[in-house]
Amino acid sequence: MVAAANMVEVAALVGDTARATMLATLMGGQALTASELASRARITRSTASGHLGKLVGARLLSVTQKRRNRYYRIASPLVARMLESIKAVAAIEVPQRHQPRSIDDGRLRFARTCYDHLAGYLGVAIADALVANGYVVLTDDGGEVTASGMRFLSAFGVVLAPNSGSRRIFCRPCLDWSERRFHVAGHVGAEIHRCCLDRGWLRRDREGRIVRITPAGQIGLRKTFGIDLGDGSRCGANALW
Amino acid sequence: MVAAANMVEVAALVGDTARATMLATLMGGQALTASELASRARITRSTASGHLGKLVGARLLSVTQKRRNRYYRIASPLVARMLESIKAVAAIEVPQRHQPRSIDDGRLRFARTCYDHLAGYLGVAIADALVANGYVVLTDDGGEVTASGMRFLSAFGVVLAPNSGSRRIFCRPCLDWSERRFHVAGHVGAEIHRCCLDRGWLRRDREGRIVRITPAGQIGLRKTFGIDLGDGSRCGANALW
DNA sequence: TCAATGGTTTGGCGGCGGCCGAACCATTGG
DNA sequence: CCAATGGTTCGGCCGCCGCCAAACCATTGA
Repeated sequence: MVAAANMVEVAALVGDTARATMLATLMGGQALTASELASRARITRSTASGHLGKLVGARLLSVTQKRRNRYYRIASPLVARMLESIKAVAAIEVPQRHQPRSIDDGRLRFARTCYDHLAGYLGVAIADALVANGYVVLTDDGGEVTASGMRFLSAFGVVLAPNSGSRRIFCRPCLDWSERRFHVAGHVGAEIHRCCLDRGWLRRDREGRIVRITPAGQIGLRKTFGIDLGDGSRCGANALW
Repeated sequence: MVAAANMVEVAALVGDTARATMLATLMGGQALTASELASRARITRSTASGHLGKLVGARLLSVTQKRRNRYYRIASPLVARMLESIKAVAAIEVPQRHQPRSIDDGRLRFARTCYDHLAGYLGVAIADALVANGYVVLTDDGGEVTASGMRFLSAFGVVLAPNSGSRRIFCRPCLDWSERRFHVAGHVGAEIHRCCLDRGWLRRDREGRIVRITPAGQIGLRKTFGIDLGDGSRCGANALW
């Protein structure tokens, strides 16, 4: 009762299967309706309504009404980062233990969105390529874009430092729960994701976090980053499940 | 059931008042015995034992036996960062709502440890000073030590880049829950904390996260960082509670 | 105006899990 | 050897909270 006050509330909110499923789904970055979230969590709409009410009340989610529907989304990057970090811890805990591994799980491990940036095998591959070429430097505690990285990213279409002119740091490592290695988050991560979508390299699955790579994307990713995704043997996540 | 698996477990573990209190206490960075943690959480030893067993089982805590006692500590920096991020989210949620504000709460807001670095009014003040002097740059997504910052920190006694030679990024912003602004975490944050202790500028309260500033610290902090803590009016946190 | 759809509220059921006390085990010190 | 201390295990109690169905409200479209 001394220091931890409402921190308990927040964690307890996430510590329920139905609510966590909704939150994880919304980590795709898009807004979904209450009914959609209910079906994802496999609960009735009434139950979902209660959960969503709590999540909004605690400011973990925000709502926008549009015509008949209420669209829920992650309330802020801060919440997204909290969920990332919980997931990162959860992925260590007891390596082997009833891994579900559905069909979607394989796709999820291969390429997904993580709120506003790319994750999974693809996300890590891009990060690796950027590091290997000396465009960015990543460690446990932070990330940095090098001078040559600035040129490279600008050429790619990334809009650098949109808000504050002098601040040059916007590249953050994010521990990928499926690959157990870093991918690029922060402003740079979000921009790379955006550029890939703009170029038609990636396409989102209808709802959820899964991302598909288009034929143009196969070529573009190889030419730009030197990532060869066509070869199934290289992407263990895809081949295994 | 699709994406969120054991993430639920981890969050649920934190989402209990007794366990969260223990975790928050251990965020002081030191190891404590089961009995000590039980009394902090105001529960019996038997209850605490059950909780601690779960936390260790989930790898949130680790134990070391020393003579008669079992010492528990936060298992990894990853766990510490998770707790930080949960706390950061919790501090936003519903600004006004039964704030406890005990006597200790005031000291906690003034100066405390956050796993391995300094937080509270003091932590933010140090971060502000470093930024104002152009020694470090902090944004939402990352931090960087400038060239002049390297010289300054080295002179102060900070050991830079202890492990990997070429990696230069080890400075991370951490959102202070009490001040709602950034303080310095990561390797640099931990080193600054260490140096302050080594110089006798700070002294820890017996157990818990509270840090006291010694007379030498008052002087040193003013001379080195230009932080004037003697003036009560400047440190709202201290004066108020 | 009426039917259909999206969402919330209410009431009641059921189970998980936290809590304690008491007994038990292990280590230490006399 | 025994007493004291730190910690765990066990059994039982209690309450919180998640779940659903059904009723209700609101918006939209015909």
